[in-house]
Amino acid sequence: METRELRYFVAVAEELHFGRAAQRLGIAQPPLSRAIQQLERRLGAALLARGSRGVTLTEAGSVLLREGQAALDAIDAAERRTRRAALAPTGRPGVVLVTKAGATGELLAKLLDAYAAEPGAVAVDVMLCGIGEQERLLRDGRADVALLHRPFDSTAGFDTEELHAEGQVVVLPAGHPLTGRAHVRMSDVAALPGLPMPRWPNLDGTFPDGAGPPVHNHTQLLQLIALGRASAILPESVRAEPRDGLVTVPVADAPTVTTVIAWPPHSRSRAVAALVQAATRL
Amino acid sequence: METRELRYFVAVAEELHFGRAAQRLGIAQPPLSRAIQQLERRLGAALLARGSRGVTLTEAGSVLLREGQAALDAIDAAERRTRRAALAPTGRPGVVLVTKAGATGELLAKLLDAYAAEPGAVAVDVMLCGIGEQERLLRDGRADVALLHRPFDSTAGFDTEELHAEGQVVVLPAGHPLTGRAHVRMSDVAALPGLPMPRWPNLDGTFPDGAGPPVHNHTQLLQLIALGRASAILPESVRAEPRDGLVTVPVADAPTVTTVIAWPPHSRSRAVAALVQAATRL
DNA sequence: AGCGGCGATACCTCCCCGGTATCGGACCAG
DNA sequence: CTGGTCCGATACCGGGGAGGTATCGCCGCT
Repeated sequence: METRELRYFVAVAEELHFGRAAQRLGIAQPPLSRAIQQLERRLGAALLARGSRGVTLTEAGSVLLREGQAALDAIDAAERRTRRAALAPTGRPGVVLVTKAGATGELLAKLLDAYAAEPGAVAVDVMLCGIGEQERLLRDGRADVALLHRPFDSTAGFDTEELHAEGQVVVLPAGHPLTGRAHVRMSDVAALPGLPMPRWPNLDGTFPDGAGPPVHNHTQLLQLIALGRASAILPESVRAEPRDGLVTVPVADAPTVTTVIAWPPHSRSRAVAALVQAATRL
Repeated sequence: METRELRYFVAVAEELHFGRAAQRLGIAQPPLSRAIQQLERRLGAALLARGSRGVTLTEAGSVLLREGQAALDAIDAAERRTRRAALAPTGRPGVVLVTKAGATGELLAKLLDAYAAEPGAVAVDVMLCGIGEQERLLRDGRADVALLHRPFDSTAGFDTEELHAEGQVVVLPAGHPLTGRAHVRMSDVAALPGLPMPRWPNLDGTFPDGAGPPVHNHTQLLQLIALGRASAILPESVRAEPRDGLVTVPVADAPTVTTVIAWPPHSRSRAVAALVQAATRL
């Protein structure tokens, strides 16, 4: 199976429409139709059911969509990492580390310092990205190693090492009645009147339904809370950056947030290994 | 990057010889040389250093070899799993479960029974394979789920669920001086005079250096021990099949062997999920 | 110098990929 | 029922690229 065929199939399977898929791929529709037919013939499997009401996936088609996306990510990763390895002038390519913007400030700084102090350390590019993007970046080779936060991020398919565990706190506007309590429970803060939990965007940029205000990043969120328009449950490390107008109260029974360092399991990069080792020694 | 180019490169990188690689690929040497050059041009990276003393990998080449092998496995997996999904007459494809021959008899039987009793259970093909092959079968799609034994098998890159933990015993010929001891330590059995540990074949069929007799499977090993030619440290479940001429003694400080069920992290197969659930309920 | 091993180059052929034009069936409006 | 529209399939053509054979160029060895 050729990469080209796989890309074509995935495009059609995602669009469920030959014309739009062809447009997205930058080719005409007839060669796309032919390529898919040929793929189906070679696999001996019907992948798409062409009905009068458009195209649907068969059982085999769903399997190929899922597995094919993973395979295409692996190929992209191979290409990207090779390119990066090649353009390193020293012969020792740098490492791309990705983490959520604003989430891991202090830990990240300590990690970078500790690693930089090691003999043979190479350049570390730090990439900050939105929520849920890290896994994709690690999978398709745009990053080599990531700081993830369980249970929010899925670590499926990566090797990981735990770095730090912390409880969660509820962040409230100053003066809220719950202020001053030593701790609260999830049930106390699940639905505070007038202070809904914010909604974060999905990966495709849309927002889930709900009452809370849509937010894109930490700063927006904290500002909304200070204005008395929202509340949020966040890892207790938010206390490291105190802010006027905000109060935090520990939530006793909120799930523990674990910061882990994650990397692709087949990675044999010396730099990634050294970075992980430095991280575990923190 | 096309699958064909990647396969060509991996062949050359493994053989470190254009002529042999071409032979293995079933093509002539010149088109292979050209394909590799073209790949290097497109990636903008020197992958191979052509010296007068043959071919060696550059830094970028090693990266592409490793990442490329993973990507090719992912593509093979996509193809195999799609084929299997298609040829299922019911529209509900069967599952291929792989485990080491002879290692997990009773647990496997219970698992298959428990799963078969569930509503909506599909056919489970059981594949038995040699040591260390399971990971590859799971990775390239010839199997969908595996029973692995930590710490012998690596579970890197798979989702896992622990099923069973057990200690290890040393297996000795009947009448050996250590027989009758309630337990022994690793240092007691590390090098028993006249009873060397056996050597298992590597993945390529060669044997590591050492004193012990080469063995290919459990039966051979137990027979050699009964003959007084070897000893071995094995999970305590070997006691489930008692055998004349053999005695087992627990090894107090041997690493615990954990049986886990493992599957590819992106699997969304209902059947695999149900199988895992049945396994955790055992 | 001669030879052998090995990768690169030159040149040819044919297949396959992509393009345009067109067809054929399903659904819809009237 | 008929014309129109939407959409995937088919027909046909041209060019690029994949693979083959023959040969070269370089290096190391005897």
